[in-house]
Amino acid sequence: MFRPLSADELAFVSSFRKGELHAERGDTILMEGSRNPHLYTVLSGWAFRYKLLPDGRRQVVNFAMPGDLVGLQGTLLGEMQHSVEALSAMTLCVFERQELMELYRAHPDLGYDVTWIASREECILDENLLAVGRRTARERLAYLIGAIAERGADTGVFDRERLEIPITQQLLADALGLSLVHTNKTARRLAADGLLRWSERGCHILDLDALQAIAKWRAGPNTRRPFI
Amino acid sequence: MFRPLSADELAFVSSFRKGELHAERGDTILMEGSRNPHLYTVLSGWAFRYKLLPDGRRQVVNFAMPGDLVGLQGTLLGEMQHSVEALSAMTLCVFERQELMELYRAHPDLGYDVTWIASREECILDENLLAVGRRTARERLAYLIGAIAERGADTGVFDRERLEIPITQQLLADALGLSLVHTNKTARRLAADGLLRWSERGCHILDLDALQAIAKWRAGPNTRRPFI
DNA sequence: CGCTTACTTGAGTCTGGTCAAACGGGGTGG
DNA sequence: CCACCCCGTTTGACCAGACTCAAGTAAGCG
Repeated sequence: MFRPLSADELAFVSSFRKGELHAERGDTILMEGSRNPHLYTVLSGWAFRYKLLPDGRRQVVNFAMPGDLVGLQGTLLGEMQHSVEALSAMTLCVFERQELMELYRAHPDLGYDVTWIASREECILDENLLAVGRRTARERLAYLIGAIAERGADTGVFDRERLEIPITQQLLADALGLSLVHTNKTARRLAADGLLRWSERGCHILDLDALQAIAKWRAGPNTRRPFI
Repeated sequence: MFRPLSADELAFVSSFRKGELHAERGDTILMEGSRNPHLYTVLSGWAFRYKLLPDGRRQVVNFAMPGDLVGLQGTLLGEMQHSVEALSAMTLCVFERQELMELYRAHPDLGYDVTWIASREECILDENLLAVGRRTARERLAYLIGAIAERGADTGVFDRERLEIPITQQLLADALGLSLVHTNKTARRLAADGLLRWSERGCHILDLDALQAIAKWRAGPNTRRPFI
């Protein structure tokens, strides 16, 4: 699914990487307001990106899965404008901020790929904004669960055959701009309709197509994507 | 305010550009689902980016002002996932899609700048998502008007001394995930509090600081930005 | 002068929020 | 081994912010 790298590119990326970071569920990888000198690529596991209001209201802005870059904004714009927290055990590939420019110079194609990844993130954010701004609670939940499942299955975080998503309802609520209570009631209703089930480990999807139909959302074409 | 280009870069960008596009208020510059072979930089005027649900619900996702790229997603991902419409008379600089890769190869620094711009857009989207998901109607309106004013003043679209923003309440509503009626009532209340005034041409800001305080939002540091 | 576009306002409704309490499983320390 | 606690889920009652419907105003324009 990922674009294959040339030997040359591979060698450069290898020299570029500064090590691996392992994180556990709940670990904060990046903190809003900090100036972390690193940039990461997710290798395995997943995380969520969020912002806080001074009084504690939280908005989950997106999720990060294998192939996604974490901390690019901080690298380019200075200070982090959001935080990132692991949702599972995960491994990340660590790069140095300063060397990003080096990558652009040495391998323009890889630079292009970085932009590609940023652009895709932007596209997902647009979609999230549409959901939070204009969909009903039921549609939102169907959308988010459907979209997470799709991305997770593509990147190998979840098993496509047996879609089980370990996530709390609080997190779904914060990603959808809903209250926990209302999220629960809505989720319960989707379960009653036979579209999903809640187990101890999270949400088990029974009918992905029906969810996406409710959300009026289709996954984009699954084109080959770059990986750095 | 923009990063100065070297003579070399300037020459390349000049050869890269394919002409200028002039648009009038209301013109559609890009259409969701289309495959436009062009990429644009806004030179003057402003526009908005939006997405539609099949039943017509509309979400304005962001605004585009001088220095912003329009159509980058389409260039990298294929088909446009959103539409763009002019909010004023505007001029755009036209580039060919295919040549973007050429730019990366010939001038890595400019490639880096493209990523920088995409990253900033992402940052604004995060902020919008936070607003739509977690702020009250009053906070949202204060945020959006404050943020538009800030960006508009920075890029010379509006006069910083006499902040007058020609925008309809319907558009504000669609950007904030609110109904037109509720937006109007909220706007009216802000006006009653002496923070702004509605004239025939749009919204006239009287107290930008107070608006930003209500929104619990501060404009980021106004760093030098790239321009392509 | 009629048409259109945008803004206003009021009345009534409803989706989704808040508050409060209880449940259930897993871990842990006595 | 059990009591307790913590975390996440669940439910009910009540409230309110925001939506819909409807109608009216005001300005700009052909």
